[in-house]
Amino acid sequence: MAEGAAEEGVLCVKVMTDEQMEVLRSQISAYATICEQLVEMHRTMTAQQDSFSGTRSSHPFADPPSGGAKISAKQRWTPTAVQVRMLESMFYHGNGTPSKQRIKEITSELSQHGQISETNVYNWFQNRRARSKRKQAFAAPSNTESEAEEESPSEKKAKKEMHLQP
Amino acid sequence: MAEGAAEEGVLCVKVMTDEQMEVLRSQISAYATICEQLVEMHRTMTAQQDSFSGTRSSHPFADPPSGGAKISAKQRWTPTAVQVRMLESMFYHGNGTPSKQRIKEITSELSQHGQISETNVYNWFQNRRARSKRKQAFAAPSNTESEAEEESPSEKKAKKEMHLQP
DNA sequence: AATATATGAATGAACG
DNA sequence: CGTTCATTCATATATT
Repeated sequence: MAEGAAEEGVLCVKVMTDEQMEVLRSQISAYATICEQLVEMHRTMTAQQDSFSGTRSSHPFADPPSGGAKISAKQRWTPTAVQVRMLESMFYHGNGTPSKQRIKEITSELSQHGQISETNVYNWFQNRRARSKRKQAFAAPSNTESEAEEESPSEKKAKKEMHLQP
Repeated sequence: MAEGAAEEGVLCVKVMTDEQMEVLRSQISAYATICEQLVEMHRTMTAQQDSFSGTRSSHPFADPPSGGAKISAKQRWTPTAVQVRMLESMFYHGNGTPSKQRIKEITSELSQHGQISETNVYNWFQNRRARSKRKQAFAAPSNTESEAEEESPSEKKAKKEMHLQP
């Protein structure tokens, strides 16, 4: 059994300057934008032929067949990439908990990009908030509390891996 | 992008843990990979003459071993044998759900034997419990004398009904 | 190498 | 709201 992380003490903390941080952030943001544009382009080009129901990492985007009598075993709502991005954005600027009315609006808007219900939106925000907080608790138990920010303005999580077939 | 870098005075450095570094790296790596795949896919689709016979499994720009920054790194924590042993022991002790404080303690203790984070510990317990329950559910529907070596410190509720929502 | 299994991690939904 | 459960995904490891 070869175990990794045999180097203890050698690599511990890494220090980054604000500038370096900004560079990294910019890179991520740039990639995110590029990805989204590419996806949009792809969707436009493949208009109706690519009828593929994406599930999770296999195919993060692609609008689900609306009204389709899909009796698949998909028991759990899975947001599309676009939906996630919109939700993240709203969360970031969002003033705390979305009101009931706000949830309706969001749901309505996100319906344009896939099946979604108000409950889904509500749960999503609840989870997002809770996990954000928990992460904070884990990540920064002993830091200077001068940092009030919790999330990066740009994408937080990148859905990794994507399998495609031309 | 624009974030309030309040004081540009003496300390403009931010310290990141290895974990945070890894998250950033993963994000960039993931986006880079997605971009590559999207570009590749687009190229394949737009190129009308698809007279290629080679497998496209390997991308020409996967990652240069040298010179180019190998962004990928260890992506998954793997506990050492000692850590597993200790975790198992703690799990058996009936602490069904370690509190946040407890998790910190455990993490602190286990760091003596290898790299570990609080998130790792939290996930480990979550997974351990879920797995135990799953095993038992299948193994002992009508058998009271379960010989399972792993147990649930406290008997939990038997079964739950899942709700589907449209 | 290819496949199978084990398991760390992510997350939608439910519970108190 | 905070915590927990259940399911799924991705990868490390084992097996052939």
